[in-house]
Amino acid sequence: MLSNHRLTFYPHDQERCLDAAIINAKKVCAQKNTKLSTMRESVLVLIWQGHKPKGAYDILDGVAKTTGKSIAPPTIYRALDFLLDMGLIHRIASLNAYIGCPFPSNEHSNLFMICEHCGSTAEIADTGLNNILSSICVSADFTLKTQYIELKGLCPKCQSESANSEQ
Amino acid sequence: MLSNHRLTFYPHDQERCLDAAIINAKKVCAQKNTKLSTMRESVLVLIWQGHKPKGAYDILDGVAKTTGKSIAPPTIYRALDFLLDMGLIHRIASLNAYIGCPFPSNEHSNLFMICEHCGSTAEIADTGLNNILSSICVSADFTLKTQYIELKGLCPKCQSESANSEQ
DNA sequence: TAAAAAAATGTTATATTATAACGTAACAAC
DNA sequence: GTTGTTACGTTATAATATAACATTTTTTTA
Repeated sequence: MLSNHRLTFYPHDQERCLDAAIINAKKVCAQKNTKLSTMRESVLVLIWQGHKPKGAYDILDGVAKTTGKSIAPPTIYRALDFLLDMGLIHRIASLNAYIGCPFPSNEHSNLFMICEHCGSTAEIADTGLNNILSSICVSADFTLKTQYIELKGLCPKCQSESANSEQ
Repeated sequence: MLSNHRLTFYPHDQERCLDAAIINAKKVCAQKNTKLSTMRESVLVLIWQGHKPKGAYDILDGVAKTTGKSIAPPTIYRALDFLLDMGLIHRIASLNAYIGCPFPSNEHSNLFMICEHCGSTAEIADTGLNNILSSICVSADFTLKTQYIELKGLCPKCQSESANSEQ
C-alpha cells in the first residue's frame, strides 16, 4: 500500500516535499519529452505549498502575487491541464480543487482521504482495493478506464481536537 | 452486492423505474415526516427519466418546459438539496450532475459506474468494498464520514459498439 | 376560523469554476 | 532567417452554484 498519509497528517518539513516534487516533475517531463516551463513550475510550486487541495482561482491569485504579473484564468487552467496530463497533480472533483501527486509515474488508484475540518488530503494506492473494484466491474461487464475515490472525514489531528472540544 | 446495473445498462421499461422511484420517495418522505411537494416531485421525475445523471440546468429547463413556468436556479437547487437530504438522489461530483438513488433508505457505498460514451450510470453497494475502505481508513487513523466513488469506463453496450467500429 | 408561525417557493443579483476563440511571443528545426 | 510548433496573453463568456430578501402556501394553535 503506497500512501503519503503520514507526511500529510503529521508535522514535517514541507520544504522537502516541495523540492522533491519539483525534482520529480522535471524527471517526469524529461522522460515524456515535455517541458516544465516557468509558469507550469510556478503552478506546481503553489499546489505543493501544504498538503491541501487548492482551487484554480487560489492558484491564480498565488501565482499573480509571487510573479507580480496579472494572470488570466486560461493561463492557469492550461498549466493545470498539462500537470494533470503528466500525472503530476490530481483533480479532486468533490472540491473543484487540485493537489500534487506524491507518487507520479506509478500506476495507482486515485484514492484520497480528505479531512473535512482542516482540508489536509492524503493519497493512497492500494492493490487490494483495485482488485475488488476490478472484480466489481468485471461482474457488471463494465470496462473500467479511470476512477475517482474521495473519502471525507477527519484526520488524526482534527479527530483529537474535536474529541477535546466535546468534553 | 446491491446493484442496478442490469436495469441501467440493458433495455427495460423506464416508466416502471420512474413510478417505483416516486412511490418510494413518498414512502421515504412519510417516514421522515417531510413532504414531496409538487416542485420536488417534478425535479425527481425529471431526474428519473433515463438512467443518466442530469445537470441542474438541464433539470431546470425540463421542469420549466413541463410546467410552463419560468423557474430560477435557486428553486431547482433547493429541490435538489431536499432530495439529497432524503437520500433520494446522489450528486456525481465528477460530472456536476444528479442521479436517482435506486435503493434509498439502505446504507450503501455510493459507488457509481459511469459510461463515458453514453452516460448511463449504475450504482453499486458492496460490503466487501466498504470493508476494505474501512480498513484503509483505520490504518491511517482517518475517521471516515462519507465517500464518493466514481468509476468511468464503458458499459456493455458501448463496449460492443466500439469493438465493432474498430474493425 | 383568524392570527401566528413555519415551510416552501419566487426573485434578483452575484459568486465561483471553467472554457472558447483568437492573438502574440518564444524557441527549435530546417 | 523563415517556418512550424509550443506556450502564453487577452477578451469574452459559458456553466454551475449560492446569498439575500420577498412572497406565498401550509400548518399550528389560540
